[in-house]
Amino acid sequence: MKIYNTLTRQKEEFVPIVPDEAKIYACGPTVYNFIHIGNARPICVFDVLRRYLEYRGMKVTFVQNFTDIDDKIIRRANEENTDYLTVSRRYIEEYKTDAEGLNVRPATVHPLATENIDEILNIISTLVEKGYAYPASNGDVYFRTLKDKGYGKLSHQPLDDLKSGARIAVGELKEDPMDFALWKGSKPGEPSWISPWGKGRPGWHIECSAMARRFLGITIDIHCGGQDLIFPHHENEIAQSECCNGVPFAHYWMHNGYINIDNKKMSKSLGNFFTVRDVAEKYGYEPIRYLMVSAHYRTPINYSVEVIEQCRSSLERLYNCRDNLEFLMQHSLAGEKEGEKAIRRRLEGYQDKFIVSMEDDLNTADALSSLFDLAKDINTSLNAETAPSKELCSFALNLFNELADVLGLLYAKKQDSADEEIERLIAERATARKEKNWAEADRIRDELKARHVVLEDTPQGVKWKIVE
RNA sequence: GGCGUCAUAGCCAAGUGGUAAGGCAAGGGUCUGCAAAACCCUCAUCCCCAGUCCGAAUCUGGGUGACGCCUCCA
Repeated sequence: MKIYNTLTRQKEEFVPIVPDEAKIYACGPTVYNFIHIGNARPICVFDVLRRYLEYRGMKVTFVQNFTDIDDKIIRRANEENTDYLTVSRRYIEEYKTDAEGLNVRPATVHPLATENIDEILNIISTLVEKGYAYPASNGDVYFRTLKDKGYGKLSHQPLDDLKSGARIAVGELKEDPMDFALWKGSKPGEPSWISPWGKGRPGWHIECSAMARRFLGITIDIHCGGQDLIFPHHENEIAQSECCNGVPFAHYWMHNGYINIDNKKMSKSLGNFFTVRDVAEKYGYEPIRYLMVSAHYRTPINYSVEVIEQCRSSLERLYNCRDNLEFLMQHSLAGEKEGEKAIRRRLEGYQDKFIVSMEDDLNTADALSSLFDLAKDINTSLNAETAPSKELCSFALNLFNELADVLGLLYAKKQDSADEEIERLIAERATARKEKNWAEADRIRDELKARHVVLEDTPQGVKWKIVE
């Protein structure tokens, strides 16, 4: 598989450290609020990465942290007159609700910054010993950026330009403006932990270095996150980890593009963001997931109501295909027929094409088109007229589900049975139809529709489904 | 200022040298008692200009426009 590596700015063949195993670290959310749809993108996209690698037979260890101590969490807690723990634990739960709604599988490990203070302190200590970090008199410990010769290699920024943007904030005691905090000395009223440099709390960047090392080792295969994390967060992670461990931190760096609103970056500071929860309540979760895989992960996506509605309509086509196929299979006969082998081979061709797309830096948009091509072929060659065997139906259904599952789509629970009232109405309508009492039949159909039950008359009988 | 991204039909979106995938929407048709679903048909020459090439949406140069990072942010 080829992966675009931010480090080298080109697509590279993915070669894992251990054959058939992938160690992946993804920067998770800071849990001080509901996640917005911008947050949903890396979550969905890198879930697809994981699913695809596993689909190809790799053993994937996927670590995604929760930043559960940070300025914004503390501020939020103060606003609500509560503590950071209450805030962070609440939004971790809300995150899980949204992640499940988006069909994102839980990571192998979801470590918390506050539960890895020891590892954080270990790394800081090593950095101080090696001269890459220094404690200041205010209790802060800073990373000595100028000592790291590789600094800037991920963001590809000339050091001089980084310097010009760097600032020393009020209260900081840095040797150089580019230095950044590994440890923040305790301030009154803030949560703190004991360290060799006095009470304090970890800086933002160090936690990822610590959790990556603890759960994945000193060198990992893939590190991923949003493009806006390239600098300073990921640049700083590299500096910390590599200066501490003396080996490359991550072989591949993957960064997803933004979700824009009206062609503007959606951000907390601009306040133009939609939470996943808000969108899901109106349109459901799955159109959001569809939106994320409908474009290549590195291109920007412009969110709008029109687009999310289109996503929903597109999903309907896929669901219809599967529903029709399942219905057909229930009414099919066992015994593979002449010529069905050729159909199998043709259907497998879509799978091949799907894989080729995914191999090319996770081209989900192109892969998705193969799924639609497969749907079209199934609709055309497996239907009431062609009366395929149960075996062929089953084969096609499995293939279809398999590919959809790599993208994490088509996960809505199916309504398995209608209640008695609905069954009765359907039977009554059948009688009316037999008597050619169309007015009555249509009346019942309308009544059911009002109850969100949509009927289809097929050669094998009445098919129904529940709609929103 | 430094670094970088993008510009393909009404909308979304693939395609990185060989003559424009896929989806949504729209129009016409088949099927249906009528529907629904499905199927068939119709629907772009790829922001502009110049260049390289037998051949360019794809490469080069120059424009125009939109956006991002350099500061908390997926």
